[in-house]
Amino acid sequence: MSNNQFKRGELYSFITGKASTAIARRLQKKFNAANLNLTIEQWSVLYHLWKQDGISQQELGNASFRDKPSITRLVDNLEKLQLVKRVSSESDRRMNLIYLTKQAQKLQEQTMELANETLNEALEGVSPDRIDVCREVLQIVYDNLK
Amino acid sequence: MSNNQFKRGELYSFITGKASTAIARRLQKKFNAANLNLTIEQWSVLYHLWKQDGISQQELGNASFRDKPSITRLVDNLEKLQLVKRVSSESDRRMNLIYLTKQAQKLQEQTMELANETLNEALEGVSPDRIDVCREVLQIVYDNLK
DNA sequence: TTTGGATAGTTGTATAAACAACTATATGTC
DNA sequence: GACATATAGTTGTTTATACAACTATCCAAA
Repeated sequence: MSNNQFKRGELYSFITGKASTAIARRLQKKFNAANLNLTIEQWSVLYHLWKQDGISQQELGNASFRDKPSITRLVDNLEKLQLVKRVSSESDRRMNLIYLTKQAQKLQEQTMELANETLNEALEGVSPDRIDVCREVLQIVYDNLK
Repeated sequence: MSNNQFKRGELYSFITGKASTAIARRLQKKFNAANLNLTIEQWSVLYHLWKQDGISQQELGNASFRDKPSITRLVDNLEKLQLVKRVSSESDRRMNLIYLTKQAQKLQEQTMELANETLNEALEGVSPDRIDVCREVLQIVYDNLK
């Protein structure tokens, strides 16, 4: 593949992730407007816990593509907000299992609705098959680099 | 557009920008391996100055999709690294015009090469027409939300 | 059973982004 | 010219990420 394949503007957009940044900002604004007092990063941790509650910080890090210190601090802040609880694992005392509080369980429906709303706004005017191509390309990019 | 259009995994990937994050991390590692002592964010500012030198912080912010405080601090750090210089505009004393140093001019070729290399690795196995579709979709997303 | 390596998590430090509040300068209107 | 308003940039605070160094626990091999 030749280096001449990319024009400058494309290169910059790909690397800085203009589109995904714009999506995240729009969703954050919706959270703020709804007085949710929740960052997108915190939401992305809850997102994985909604799929599977009581997983370790390590597993949360793998799922959300973050290193251990990032998870430590995100869980710190989520605990302060009383959205999760650290529970030391009985089978392996090195591990903390992270559990959602009732308050966090209540957030799922509302925030997922806002996330879907944001994606609908983002992808307005794009045909489903073009969305599919884009999604597949981004998945390949991720697989190529991880 | 229905809310059922997005399965959960897709939704999360779109919003968190897994692919562009992976690209940025890979490029950062290349910078580190080359002992460049430069962050991707700093590079993205230089990127715009290589296109047009001597623009204001405000213009840099518009170009790189950042707010004024972010640019203030990025320019602070780039000045410390002796890669740019703030020059107060004579026609409007509110403005700082940002100029590349000779040292920063020298970085252009090497870093753009590494950026192209990164994109080639990222997009390996993706046909040019699928890359085009993806790029167009991301542009539409950005335009829809900005 | 001891020891050495692997794994889970925390802490320190630097860089960066978002938001609000602030200073300084410019500009248009009376 | 004086004043209101807009614009350019800075500073403070909180949250998040990257990387290195650290502690605690587990486990396997001698």
